[in-house]
Amino acid sequence: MAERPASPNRRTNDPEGLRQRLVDTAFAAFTTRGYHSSALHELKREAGVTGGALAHHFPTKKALGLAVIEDRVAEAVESTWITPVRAATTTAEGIQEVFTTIISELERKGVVSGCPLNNLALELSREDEAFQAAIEAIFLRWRTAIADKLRADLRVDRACDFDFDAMATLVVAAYSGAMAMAKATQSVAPLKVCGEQLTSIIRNQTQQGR
Amino acid sequence: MAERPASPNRRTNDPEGLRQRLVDTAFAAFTTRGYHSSALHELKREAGVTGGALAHHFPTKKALGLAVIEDRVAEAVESTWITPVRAATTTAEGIQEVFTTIISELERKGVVSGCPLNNLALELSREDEAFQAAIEAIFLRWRTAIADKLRADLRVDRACDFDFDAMATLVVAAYSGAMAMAKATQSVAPLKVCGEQLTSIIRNQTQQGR
DNA sequence: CCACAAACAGGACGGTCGTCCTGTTTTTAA
DNA sequence: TTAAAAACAGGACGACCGTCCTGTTTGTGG
Repeated sequence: MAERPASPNRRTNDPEGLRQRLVDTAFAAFTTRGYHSSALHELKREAGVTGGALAHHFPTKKALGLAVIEDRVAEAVESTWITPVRAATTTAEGIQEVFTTIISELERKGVVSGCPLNNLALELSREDEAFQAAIEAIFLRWRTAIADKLRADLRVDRACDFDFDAMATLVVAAYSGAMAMAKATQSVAPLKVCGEQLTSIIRNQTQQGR
Repeated sequence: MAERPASPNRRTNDPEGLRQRLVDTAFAAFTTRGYHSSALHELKREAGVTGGALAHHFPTKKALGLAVIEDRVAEAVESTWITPVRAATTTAEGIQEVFTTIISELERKGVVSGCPLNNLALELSREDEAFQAAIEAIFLRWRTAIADKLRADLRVDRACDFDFDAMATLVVAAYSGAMAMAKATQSVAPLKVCGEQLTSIIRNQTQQGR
């Protein structure tokens, strides 16, 4: 007989859900504590996952990190930056909205952990080619989306000698750097300042082109 | 009677020199490979220092990291940014000069390791309060120096509503972010673009204030 | 010349981390 | 129904790393 050995703890295989839970936990840990400072045994505990399950889905830590970048970090940039900017009526308004949203979010949380993409870019891009390629692709999509929006702003009227790609690069750089300073000083002040400066500059230059 | 045991390797005590050699090696390692990715046994080998000597000068790795930040990183910001900007005739020219210097230096080396301050800021500022305080102080000096130079630019003529501190923050943020992108893409293009954009913006705005 | 502290040598020790291995359970395919 | 693969449990193993400890040598003040 041996009717289900006392049926102590029934197990339900849920490969997709477990994988998602793992990547979610790893994303939170990697973007706040950092990749190297996050031990796998901590992730296992936080996600409620055993070593066997982890090894089954991600044979190595690098595989988990790559999944975090390609699945979560890319999505984070998409939802917090690209989508709002595309939806805004003008680039300047979109950027302003992104900054205010992020700032209020940070003030609510009380701590500044930094930009997920930037954090992992500085820690991992020089460590492995796969990491670098994944991160570079996200930066490219980010810049391209802003440049396209800037182009759309002015094409309504006429063409001018405004350098869309250069301005998009400056926006991404200023945001990343401002977030880095915000993390270093644990204050949203750099973000507020840079957000206002950027929108003011874009408004000036697009006005000028009319 | 035991005349100097074969005098195999004469030892010369040089506390200051050994300390400098250690901090130099650690600075190079921490700013290129990262703090956590640099093992002490590697630093010992690279600096030609034994464990006892290391422990004597720096009882813990954190103490070594703090010395690197306070001694070398602060000096690097001073020599590559603050001094050239102060010496330039105008802020825009100073910034342009800093960017071109750094870009040609990177092209000569062939690899982009990132801004030392920014690298350590993102990795360590949230890990220890001493790290954060030291890094924050450097950021403050950096921003203040640029803001002072901007003030000096315009005080030659008359006062205006130009926000010096905000522009200085934007400059530091844009540079840090551009260097982060340069590191992620292993290309100096973001630095070139942001350098040109920044100087162009500053020239426009200071011209406007006249 | 002589104590005494500073400067350094060299290695041991405990803890941690990533990986892998063996076994068990669940699901799928035939 | 049954064989096989996928999904998971749980822990062992080896490597690595930061710290500390005991000894030896060099400099210094009296």
